Amino acid sequence: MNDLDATDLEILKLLQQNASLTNKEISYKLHKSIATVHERIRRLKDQGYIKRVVAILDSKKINRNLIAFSHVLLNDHTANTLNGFEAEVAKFPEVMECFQMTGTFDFILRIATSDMEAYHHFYRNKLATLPNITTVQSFFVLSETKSDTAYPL
Amino acid sequence: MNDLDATDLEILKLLQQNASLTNKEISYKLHKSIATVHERIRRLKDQGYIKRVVAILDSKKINRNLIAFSHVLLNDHTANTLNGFEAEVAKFPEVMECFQMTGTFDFILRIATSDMEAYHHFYRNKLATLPNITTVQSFFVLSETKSDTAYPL
DNA sequence: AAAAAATCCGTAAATTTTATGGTTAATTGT
DNA sequence: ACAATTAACCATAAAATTTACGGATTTTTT
Repeated sequence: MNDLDATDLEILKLLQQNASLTNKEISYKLHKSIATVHERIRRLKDQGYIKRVVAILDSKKINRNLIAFSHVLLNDHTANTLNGFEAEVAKFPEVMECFQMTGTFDFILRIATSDMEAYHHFYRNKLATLPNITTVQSFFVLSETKSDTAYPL
Repeated sequence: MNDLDATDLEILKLLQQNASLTNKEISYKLHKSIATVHERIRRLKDQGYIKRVVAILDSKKINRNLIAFSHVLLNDHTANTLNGFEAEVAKFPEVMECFQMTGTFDFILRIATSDMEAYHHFYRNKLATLPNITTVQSFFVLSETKSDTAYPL
């Protein structure tokens, strides 16, 4: 699992923060040649360390101001119920993330909508129509103190 | 706020999923010229719609297997206490996200560590040493059903 | 309807990515 | 210890992409 050396880790740290860096810029920071950096990054992608490269948007500028975390409890925990819920909820574009959890509820959803009205519509007309839901408890983001996609390395 | 036309939205949708697409590839999908696509993307970055471009890593491959969501309640809600907590918690690399929330607790943290032992160490030696914390309740991710950084557009 | 602004595109220059071959350093087997 | 093999690194050149520029077309404004 860990055949990453210090150079690989530095590259991953940099690309987690800014994947628009050129190989030239990285090579300068790491005191390696462009060719070496290029080969390292190719390997990190091939071996699956880098899953993908994405653009992160400003949620306020695109009018997705309301972020909710919802805790979902299901009626039962048969494979059918769990799989059915996961499959259906993943189809909703408002649901950015879905995690099955330990503890007193079953799933955490991260839901992005434009405002409370849109959230309400999503909740009543989409989420609450799914079968086997016992309760949904939602918490809303007031402000974003830290928002990082980078894992500590 | 919304001076985005259909072409801009299509570009943002594509780049949210895969920012490694070349202008050429995008121009083909959108039936526009390379120059047009390039100019659009430059504007979307300049105007702040695209905050940044990042590499998303495979958390399992880099041994950050344990993701926790922690609900934090503080002793009081004076500006000093809130600002102090936010400033300190943001310094921990284990804390990938921190949101101030509505409802019965104050903050949600997303915490990434290698395993339960590392989480425990973070909790006892870092998080719990911060002043003004009343309670921390943590929930752990069993499995990741959907994990998307893309906002619906 | 004319003027102004915005959108779009082709082309060329600058830069970056990618491929190649060879050198040096590290690892392995005996 | 030492030859053989492998891995890491790098310079260079070719291919591809990004970026800058000028002009044409369309849309909007007055």
